[in-house]
This record gives sequence, C-alpha cells and structure tokens, in this order.
Amino acid sequence: MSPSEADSALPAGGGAFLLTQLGTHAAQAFAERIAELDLTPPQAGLLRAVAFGPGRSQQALAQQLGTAPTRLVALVDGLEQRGLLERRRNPGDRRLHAVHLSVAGEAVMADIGRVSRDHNDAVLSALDPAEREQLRALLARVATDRGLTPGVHPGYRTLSAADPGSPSREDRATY
Amino acid sequence: MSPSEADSALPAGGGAFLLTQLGTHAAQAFAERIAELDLTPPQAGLLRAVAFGPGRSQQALAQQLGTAPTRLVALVDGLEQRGLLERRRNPGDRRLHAVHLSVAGEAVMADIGRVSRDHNDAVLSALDPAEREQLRALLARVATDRGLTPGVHPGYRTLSAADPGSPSREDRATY
DNA sequence: GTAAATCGTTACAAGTTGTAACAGTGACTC
DNA sequence: GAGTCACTGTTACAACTTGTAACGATTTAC
Repeated sequence: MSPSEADSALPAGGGAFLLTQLGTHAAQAFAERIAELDLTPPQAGLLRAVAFGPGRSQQALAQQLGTAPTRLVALVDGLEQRGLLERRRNPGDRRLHAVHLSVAGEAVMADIGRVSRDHNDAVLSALDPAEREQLRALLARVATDRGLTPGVHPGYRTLSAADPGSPSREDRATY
Repeated sequence: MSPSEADSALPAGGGAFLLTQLGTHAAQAFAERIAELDLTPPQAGLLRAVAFGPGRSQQALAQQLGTAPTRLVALVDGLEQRGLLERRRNPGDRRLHAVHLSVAGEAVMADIGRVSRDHNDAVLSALDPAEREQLRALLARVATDRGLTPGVHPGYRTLSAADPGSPSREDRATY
C-alpha cells in the first residue's frame, strides 16, 4: 500500500485500473438509479441518442451506438409499446422508420437528466466543484485522445477474444 | 458542445458519464491486451488475488471478489489445468483447498504486470506524468469515498433490476 | 421492366451467468 | 464415543442475453 509500490510495481494501482474499477462502479450505480424510472441503461442510451438526433433511421442509430441493428428492433419495440418512442414512415423512402420521441418520451428525458445529475453528484461527492471540473477536463482529454464518441458508451460493441485452443467457458466478461 | 451546456444541462457531459465511458473503454482495451497471454480479465483478476494473498480458500476468494463460489470452480479449473494455479489440501482442515501460484503462475504474473504497465501508458498517453498522478490521486479519493476494494473490480457482482411487469428481454446490460 | 441493393424484421443458435441440490469433512453436544 | 449440524467444494440445471443467418418490403440502377 506504500506510494512507491502503487506507482511503480503494482498493476492494480495505476490510473487505468482505477478507471475501469470506477467506471464499472459508476455504471452499476447509474443502472440502479434509472431502474426507478423502469428503464435500463441501454434504453436510456437509445432515448438520449434519439433526443440528440430525432428522425434518424434505425440503421443510423445502430451504427452510431456501435451495435447490431437486430438489437435495436427489440429495444425500440419496448419503448414504443410504452409510448416513449414513435416509428414514423418516411414518405420519401418508405423502407426506413424515422424514430422520434413522443411527448411522454420528452418528459422521461427530463427525468433522465435529473437522475443523471443526482447520480453525478453522488459519485463525485468526495470532490469539491473545482476538483470535479479538474477531473472532468482530464477525462475529456483522455476520451478525445482515445477516439471515443461523445455521449455514447462503448459497451454496445462485443469484444472479440477468440483464440483457438482456449477453453469453452470463462472466455469473456466485463470484469 | 459549449462548456455551459456540458456543465449544467447535458447528462452525458458530466464526470460520472465520462467515468463509465472511459472505464468501459479501458476494460475492453485491457481485455485485448491480456488476450495475447491467452488470458481473460476474470482469470487475471483471480491470479492477482491469489498472488496478493496466497493459500486462501476458494470461498474466501469468492467473498473478496464478490462473486458466487460456483464461478470460481471453473475459473480455478482452467488455470490449474494450464499449470498456473495449484490446489493444495490443507492438513489442518481437509475441507478447503488452499489456492497457490505455481512457478509458471508467478512468471505469468510478471507478464501481467508488464502488460498492465503498457496498457496504462497507452490509455493515459494524452497526459504527462504530472497530470497522470493528478488524475490518479483524484480517482483514488473517489474510489475510497465510494467504498471500493483496492485491486478488485466490481464487475463480478450482478446488478439486480428486477421489476414486476417489465418485459422479458432488454432487461439488463453493461451499457 | 427487370435485377441488384437496402431497411427492418423474425427465427435460430451459442455462450455466459445465477440458483439449487449433492458428497466430503469438521465441530459441537449429549 | 456416537449423532447432529455447519461448512467447503462440486455438479447439474435453468434462464437470460447477445450474435448470425435467412426472409418480405421497398427503392435504385440498367
């Protein structure tokens, strides 16, 4: 636990490890928060993507989120049945479904924003406002450097770690 | 994209969101790195836990990692067949299996440390050493405040988001 | 006007994870 | 000293989520 160990030798003491540890923790805490709105994190992410760019096709949304179009079908289905999303036929090209937010969907988006702010305050409660801004600036620089799309989680994509000869179980996980 | 928006309104611009975004990204990058050693992140986590406290029982390891003892069985099985871990019968209490690292396991631990250092440098390449230490200190304070166990990922535990009446699919994900 | 391409949908299959029940061993009590 | 209860590790089972492939509907190109 000495600082010299944490800096030089220990693999679990580096900033990258802390990043994954805290990131997973923050994701779990956020999932519990929005569960109060009867929403899951993927649903919230889709709502946010639609709110950011309304009227897009499902394939465009899938490409931005980095997931397969198949997943979007069930996702949009659930939110449409709850009256939060609408599939509108595009008169110009009747193949694609323009996805829009309903009035109820916009209200839920406001709720999501409120929950996100509470979540943000809870996670960063150990830091004062100046330190929070300091952390945010550092993280934003790292995110830009790594080529991350603003506002989109990389959790939609699957990691490919297939090696021949590896055992069938215990292959891949979020860790 | 203006700073005022990111600070006050946008739910995706806060530090907590950046934390989950970067945490997932770092976890994926680490998974790709250790795949070169034919290891998965859970396997690396178990090896690290055993190296940190050798000779513990599987239940003790499961409790520390926050996972079910069932998962540890297959995990230890795979690493034992590869000659990295050893199950030794404790003469004092023949019920429990004392889990130790083999010589090959210690060598792999050295490889993991090397890979982790490279991974750490790659993820934080946008920051100079002083900024990395600054970020590390801020993250460490948040992690302590949130009660996270040093060196252990919270990804082993399952999130419970069960609500009656919710659809069977699209329930829960890492996001 | 016919053929190729695109979008959304559905059905199928694979993999991973959690829950519950089962032998072996030790501790405690009478 | 025998019996009962508690604990460790293991195995088998079931549920869930995710990715791949094939199928109508519609548009564009030749």
